[in-house]
Amino acid sequence: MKKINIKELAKLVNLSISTVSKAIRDSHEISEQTKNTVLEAAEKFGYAPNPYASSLRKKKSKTIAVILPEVADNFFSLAINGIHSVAELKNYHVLIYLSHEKVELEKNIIAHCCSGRVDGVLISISDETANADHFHKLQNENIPFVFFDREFENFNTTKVITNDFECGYLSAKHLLDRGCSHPVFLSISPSLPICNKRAEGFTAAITEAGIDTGKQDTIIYCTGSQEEIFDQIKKLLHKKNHADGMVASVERLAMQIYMACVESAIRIPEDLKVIAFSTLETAPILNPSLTTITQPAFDIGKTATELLFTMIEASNKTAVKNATVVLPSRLIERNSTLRID
Amino acid sequence: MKKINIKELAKLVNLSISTVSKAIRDSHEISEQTKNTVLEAAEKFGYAPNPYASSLRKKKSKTIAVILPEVADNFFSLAINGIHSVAELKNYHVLIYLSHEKVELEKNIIAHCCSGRVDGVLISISDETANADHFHKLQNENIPFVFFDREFENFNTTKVITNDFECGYLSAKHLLDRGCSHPVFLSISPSLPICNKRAEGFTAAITEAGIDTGKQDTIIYCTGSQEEIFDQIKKLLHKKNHADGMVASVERLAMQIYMACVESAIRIPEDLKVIAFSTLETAPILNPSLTTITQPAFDIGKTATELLFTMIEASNKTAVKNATVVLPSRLIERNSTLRID
DNA sequence: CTGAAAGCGCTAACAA
DNA sequence: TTGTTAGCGCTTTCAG
Repeated sequence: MKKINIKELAKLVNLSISTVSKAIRDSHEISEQTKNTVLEAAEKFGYAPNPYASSLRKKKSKTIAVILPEVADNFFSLAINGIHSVAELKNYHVLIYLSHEKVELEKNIIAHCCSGRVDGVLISISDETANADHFHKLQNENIPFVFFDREFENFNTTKVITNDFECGYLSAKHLLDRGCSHPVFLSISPSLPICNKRAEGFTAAITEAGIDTGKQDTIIYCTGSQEEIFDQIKKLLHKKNHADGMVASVERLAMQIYMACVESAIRIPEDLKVIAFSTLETAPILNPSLTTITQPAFDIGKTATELLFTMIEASNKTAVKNATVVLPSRLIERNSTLRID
Repeated sequence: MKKINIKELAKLVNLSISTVSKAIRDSHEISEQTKNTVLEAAEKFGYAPNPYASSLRKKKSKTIAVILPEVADNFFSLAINGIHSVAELKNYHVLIYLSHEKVELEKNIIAHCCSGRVDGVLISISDETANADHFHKLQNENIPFVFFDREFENFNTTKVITNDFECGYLSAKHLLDRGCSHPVFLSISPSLPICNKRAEGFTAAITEAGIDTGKQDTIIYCTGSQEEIFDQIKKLLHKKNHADGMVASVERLAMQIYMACVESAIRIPEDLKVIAFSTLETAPILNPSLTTITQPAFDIGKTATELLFTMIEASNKTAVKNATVVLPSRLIERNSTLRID
């Protein structure tokens, strides 16, 4: 079946091109009867409007872009579901881009988004991202966008985040409360605002508890490949007087901590208590079950997309800008932070 | 910065539209000097070709579609990474669609793909998909597509799958070998070929071992929501003479089995041995660590995409069709199937 | 090496 | 209610 276009379909039903066009899009200008004729013929001959011709003409792509640092993290899988849940409702298409935590790629992707390919973009920034030039470009092109989860701080736009400082604070409090005297915070980047806020909250609680954060390293940066991180954590665990509590600022650190503990014969929670920022479904069935600070990943994706659409649909784009929505995470206590008396 | 088009750029550099067009695309017809002039001006004025105008003209979208049943399963996250790894190389864009395991949605999505929106599609079918009409439509439109992981059987096209029968066989053998006398296979759909092949392999091994598969249920279909599946498994475990070995045909069943065992105070591997088709990274740190049959998810995505591109790039699309690539999975033994003596 | 012009398939004024 | 027509922004013959 050869692809048929509107012109040919018009000829087949003996109507003008514009009548067919309107009929296809169920315009009120067209009589029910002609609509039926057209729709039937369309069905019969397998006609479907060419989306790109239509996009070109209408200057609307019915497509949004989602830029993610990675997709292995369970958080982003859940967020994608949230995003799709509203995109489907709006009959929008979703382009997924991966920055692989590299600014250069991120810039590249955003350049693509500036060319009119998409009506809006959802972005969670890479951990390298240190300046906002490319975000300004998006803004200049008047393309609506919203940060979700990982925002670029001090940038005036819509964002959907979680209560990171508070959760950082809570994580430290929780560890202290369960008997830790030397808790540390494992970050993945000194420039990633989301990690920094969590770290700041952590430090605040530690300081409040009278622990001298100057004397000992409390914020530790784990960078590189999974293997390098694994080695780094193992080294930490082999130090004399090593930490007795760890906060994993992102999911993948938690797994490395568990692995490193197995290999170093360190018992959780007896020798080390662990708490992780994570949406891992398997947290309850880990050995031991993992205490998590669980972000509302699906809802973050969903809310961000809803906001994006209000911006896309608004005649005055700036009117709805600069909303910051904070969806709270929950601390779910499990055995990895069990108090040992 | 207002969006500038090729016409305006041409005016700005005092060249014709066609010259600019060729310069932008680095045509050999254009002198180095003019190219520089044009490229500089493009950079300066922030010109980027409108992708949809270009698609319309060239009848190429530089976009592929990926249709997934869901994205929560870790397998598909990894596969997406594999897909992106080659799409990025080719400078292609990736549209992700979710069928949510519903044929109706799947058909809908494929209808979209037929309209010329994409140059090719990768698809892993929903567990409801029972006929191939919509795939024929794709074929008629001459849109290259390849099945990955979950194929539609007896459909003549390119597919990248894993050795499901063999692994099903292996899973049963392994359980029997570790001392199970009543192993069962948990499927999610009686119509999903991938599950059926695994189940067939399982049954083959069981029969071979002289266990009468007629007497007791060995293939059990778990359908519905996570909660419903959880309840169903719990019921299974409460039966008199319940199974002493379970194969989870997909990842999410494994989690429900673990949860159900916790709630029912059934010990793994003492009372029940568990093996799962899964790419779960946390398998080694579960309680107990989970024996898995691990699919090469990234490579399946990667290979499927590579094949798709050979089809897209081939002048004679049919020439490269009908390749079936089988990438083997590995059984990784862990404590959930530990032999108890 | 550069330019003029036709047209990809569709939508939206405007006319009838 | 239907039809005519002028583009959307780009690529690509074909002429110069």
